[in-house]
Amino acid sequence: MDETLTQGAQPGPAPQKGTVTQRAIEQIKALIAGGRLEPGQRLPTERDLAAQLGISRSSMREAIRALTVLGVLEARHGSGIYVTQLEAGDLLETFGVVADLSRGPRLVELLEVRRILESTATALAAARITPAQLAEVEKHLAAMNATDDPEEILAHDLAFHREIAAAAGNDTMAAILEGLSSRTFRARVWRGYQEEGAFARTRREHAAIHRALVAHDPEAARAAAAAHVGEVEQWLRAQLDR
Amino acid sequence: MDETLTQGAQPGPAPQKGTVTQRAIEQIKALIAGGRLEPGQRLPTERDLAAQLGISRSSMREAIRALTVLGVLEARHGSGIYVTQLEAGDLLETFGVVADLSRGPRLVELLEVRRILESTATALAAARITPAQLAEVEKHLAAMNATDDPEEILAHDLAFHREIAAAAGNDTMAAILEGLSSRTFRARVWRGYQEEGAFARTRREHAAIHRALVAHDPEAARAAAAAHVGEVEQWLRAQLDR
DNA sequence: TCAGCGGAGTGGTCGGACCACTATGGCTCC
DNA sequence: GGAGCCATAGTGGTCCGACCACTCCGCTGA
Repeated sequence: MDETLTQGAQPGPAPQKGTVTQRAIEQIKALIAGGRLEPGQRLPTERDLAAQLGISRSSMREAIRALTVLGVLEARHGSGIYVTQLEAGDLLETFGVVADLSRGPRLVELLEVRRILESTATALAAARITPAQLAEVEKHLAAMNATDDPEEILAHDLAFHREIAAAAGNDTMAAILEGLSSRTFRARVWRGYQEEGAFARTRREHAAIHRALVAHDPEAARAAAAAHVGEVEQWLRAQLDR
Repeated sequence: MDETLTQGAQPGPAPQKGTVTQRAIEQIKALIAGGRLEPGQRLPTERDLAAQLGISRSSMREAIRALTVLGVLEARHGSGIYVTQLEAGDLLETFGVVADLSRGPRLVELLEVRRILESTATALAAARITPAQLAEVEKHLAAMNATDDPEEILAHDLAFHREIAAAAGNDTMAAILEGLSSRTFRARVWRGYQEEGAFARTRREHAAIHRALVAHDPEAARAAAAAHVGEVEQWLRAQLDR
């Protein structure tokens, strides 16, 4: 593997725009976008990459670390650096950070986005869900209703909606919803919401969503999901007004 | 500013989970999520932070760089490191990376997500848009129809939809749509689409969206926007089938 | 034949040095 | 006395070299 990834680049002085690390990030991204680096492929070593781009290993490591947290690259200790599969889950994992660091009015906005996507995903799921997928949904629905432990309820609640999103058949949408429902995000909002005795209402809403799925009724599913998220949204709005 | 941010942390041996850099990232994120670091606030120097967490400056720099590309921190050369305002635009800038690195079927999924959000945003805009905002939209619409330069058309096309998204009143949604419409993403898809003489159709669709905005008719706006994005979506689907 | 064991190669961490830039304060000059 | 310049301390940016921890693979010996 002597092939240099940067062959053909202008040999003149570097463009001098931004930091060298930022430049390295852009160059690696360009290599992937341009198809010279395929998903799953192994990159040259940090030392070689740094030499090829004419920067120090330290700067190259910062670039690699940045692309790692973005879900573009994956570093395996002792083995090498690899391009991820670039699937929705890999790249949208950082979406959870947004949810975790948002507060106040932005939480309402996030819930509004979730309401829109979740209702559509649930409608799609109603049309496409298979018996096996439906059984999985029902498993979490039953488990949710069989316990009083808030932690367990939250876990099955998450899984309930995750299965539905998966049944919608759009991995990208499912990955975004996963981020919008990240554990810490929901734990923060759910805690206060459920403390006000919303368990019964939540169960009713989940049951309504389930009925719509069984009936393969997209419009009913859309309405039920929108109402479900909307309830939390309105509660949070009221909290912020105080 | 002698106050240490890490006071109160367990003094025992480090948790030993993951790399030290990853740990540093989580700790800084926790400081922000916990409210000990406010938006806009300045952090201690890299050297001090590294000393407080007991790691080297190199590792701390990687952590800071990672949080910088995520839009959580901002480093100003010669001045210091600051927490961003943590607004939707800051945190969702990375969404463009997803769009730029996605190919094949995932592009269709992204367009589907955009169709859902864009149609809702346009509907909201129809209900809420102000005369001033409407004038801005019309400016880009006129500019788009007054030129034949594809680059200029694309720029005003982006601005057209950006203004509408802004008028919807949900910054988070607007930021996501901005990522889904990032310049390189649209340039890749638009190029082929417009080459097939879709200019006339695009103009008709934009006109329909504009009419709905003027009439403050959310449902018409939703339908027009969904059809607009849907056209591209269907074209891309057909391309992939070949 | 294969289990065990090395060594080479790789990412992970560290410490130090120096450069580039910013901000602050005092100083000069008007 | 005030405005503008400028030296300087402090900060992030970059580079280097060393060593550690881990993985992988080929060699060795039973």
